[in-house]
Amino acid sequence: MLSERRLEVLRAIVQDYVGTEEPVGSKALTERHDLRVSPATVRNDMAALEDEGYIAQPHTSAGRVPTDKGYRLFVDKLADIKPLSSPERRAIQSFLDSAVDLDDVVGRTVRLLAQLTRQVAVVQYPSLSRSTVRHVELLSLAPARVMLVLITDTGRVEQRVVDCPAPFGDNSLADLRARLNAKVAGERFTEVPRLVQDLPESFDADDRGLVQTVLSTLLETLVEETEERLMIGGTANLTRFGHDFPLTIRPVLEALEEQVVLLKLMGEAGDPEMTVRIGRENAHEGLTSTSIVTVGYGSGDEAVAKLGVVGPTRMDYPGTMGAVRAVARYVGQILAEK
Amino acid sequence: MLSERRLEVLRAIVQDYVGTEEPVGSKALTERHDLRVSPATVRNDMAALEDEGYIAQPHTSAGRVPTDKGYRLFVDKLADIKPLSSPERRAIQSFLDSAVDLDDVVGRTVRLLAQLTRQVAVVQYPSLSRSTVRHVELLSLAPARVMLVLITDTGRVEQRVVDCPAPFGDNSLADLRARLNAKVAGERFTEVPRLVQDLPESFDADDRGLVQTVLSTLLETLVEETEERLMIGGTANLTRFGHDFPLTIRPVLEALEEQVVLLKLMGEAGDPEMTVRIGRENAHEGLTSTSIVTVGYGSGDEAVAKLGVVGPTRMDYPGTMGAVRAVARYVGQILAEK
DNA sequence: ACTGGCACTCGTCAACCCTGAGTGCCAGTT
DNA sequence: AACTGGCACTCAGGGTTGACGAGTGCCAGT
Repeated sequence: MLSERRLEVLRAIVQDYVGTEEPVGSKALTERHDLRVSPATVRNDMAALEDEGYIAQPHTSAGRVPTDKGYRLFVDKLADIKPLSSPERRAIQSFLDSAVDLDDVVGRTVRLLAQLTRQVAVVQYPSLSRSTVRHVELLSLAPARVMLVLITDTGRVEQRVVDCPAPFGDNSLADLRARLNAKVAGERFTEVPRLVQDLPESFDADDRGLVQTVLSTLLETLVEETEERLMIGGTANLTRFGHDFPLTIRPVLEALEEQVVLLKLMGEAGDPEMTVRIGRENAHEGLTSTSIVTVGYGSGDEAVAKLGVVGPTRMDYPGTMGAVRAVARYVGQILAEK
Repeated sequence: MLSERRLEVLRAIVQDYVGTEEPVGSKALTERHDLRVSPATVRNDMAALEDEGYIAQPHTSAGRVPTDKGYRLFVDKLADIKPLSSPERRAIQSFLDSAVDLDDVVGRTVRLLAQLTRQVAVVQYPSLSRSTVRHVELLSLAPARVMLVLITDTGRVEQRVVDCPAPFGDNSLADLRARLNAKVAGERFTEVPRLVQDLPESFDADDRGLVQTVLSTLLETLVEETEERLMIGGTANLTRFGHDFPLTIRPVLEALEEQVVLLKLMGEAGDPEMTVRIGRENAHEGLTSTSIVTVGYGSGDEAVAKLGVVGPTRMDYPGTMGAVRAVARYVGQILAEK
């Protein structure tokens, strides 16, 4: 087990390295932190920390740099989440308050997060998988053409054009609309297939075609929309990554464009409270030198989606975590109000 | 006026420089192109081209590099748009054909363009300013709450929640919906304000509040939606920009996130056919070393929006222009089918 | 258990030189 | 008049060298 002081040394190394971006040596450490021991002692501690795999030397005769394992320990045991200052909190609130619709909320959130953390921000659209149907609208566009509009309780709207096998009357459509809504309004997505199962049978044979087609499109839409989308911002902050970046930045940009990858990573982050994935903990090629901080957010008590930031493993974890948590809370509030 | 051969020399310089990314000298030119004159002659021509401002030397004793003015001449007079190969065309078509909705079309287009040109692709969502209202739907969410859904002929759907000053009956709402649609369905956005002007007067005093609120929200939505959105992809290609890029890439990423800027630039490109803006012709700080190729696309004959790519001034203009034009055509087709 | 001292390792930086590509100019040729 | 070959000159880039200094591990001493 590591002694109290060695942990202190590790914390100091992480803090210094995050600040300066340069390997930190024993002498500099004792000067900048009140460790009450000499550089030589620190060197011994560092050797021990290196043996345990918490820090490493880029090359002989250079200072030490934290490893993924070192950051992990730092995040788990040594760091406190740093709350935002109250001016910052006020700014967040007023910025988010002036959003007009869901897209705007997400857009503002992403910009806000990017600005606060000076990193790449990722915000998942409120998930539909746990959400409920507010209303299904059917509009007749042409004799055999219907537009299906699905409205969810999170304020999202999706539409599909449905081509029917045969023309239908306006009455049939109104009838279907009424009965369909009676069944599914207020219900969860996952319940819908079961609820509409026997709906076709209750219609005249003439209208079965219409009903079938509309229903299958509805179910399709529900499935598709359960695959969430996300919004990304602050990619310009990638340029602060390091000096070597041609090689670093490219795979990250690629990974960010592969929304599937990001969604998977965000989905994997189990804990709805707050998760930090460091370096190689991210099971993706291009992101092995980045850390991802995510947290769930939701309109009520229940988390409906996640948001977070992607940055270099060498990031200010306490500050980033504080910003992410604060933003998630305010977004939750905003969504609950709408 | 420049002689025929000097233009030929300029063309050769542009082609070589685009290929090698290195300043091109007189000797290399005569070796790689069939100019039928000696390097010394080419040197004289180069000196003349330099005097006219078409090429420049990065430093003494280096080869020549085209200037913005040089590229301009190249694009205007010396280059032909290079058509895509037919396998490429087939690939485009089949990739776009499998899109399910408008978002998907735009998303696929952006990925396609980025891949074809190996540059950053920008696609503007079909503009609403020239489009027409297909249908306005009003849904009662709560006694004094309405959801307004606007559906356009380009397949786009926008919604707003409207809080009314007083509760209203379902009949009033249905009545409003019917009368509103009778007025505006099929009409252009720009016509709507005029058309609904006298609508409130034709309602009972009880319902005026409802009507007023709904109408003002509708008009607001129309205005907001006329400000178009866009989608960006292929930012990872920025890393192929040059060797010096920390400084080059950052402002470009920033500019790309400022959608307002991009929309303005795309809007300025007057010619709906195809426009190329080279280097400093782009009136924006961060984009002075990029060129932007845009073209309008539309579902019918009429251009509804633009798409294009952003790349280094040193880009393969004929190829890029070919790809942009081809993609625009196919997207137009797809949109017309829907 | 900590500290001071010492020898050793390397990466960084600046100075330096050399090479080769490219130029401009000029006199000679067609 | 237009082109060419030759020549002297310039200069960026790459490789080498050597001093410097930050950092290390080890060990004997407190």
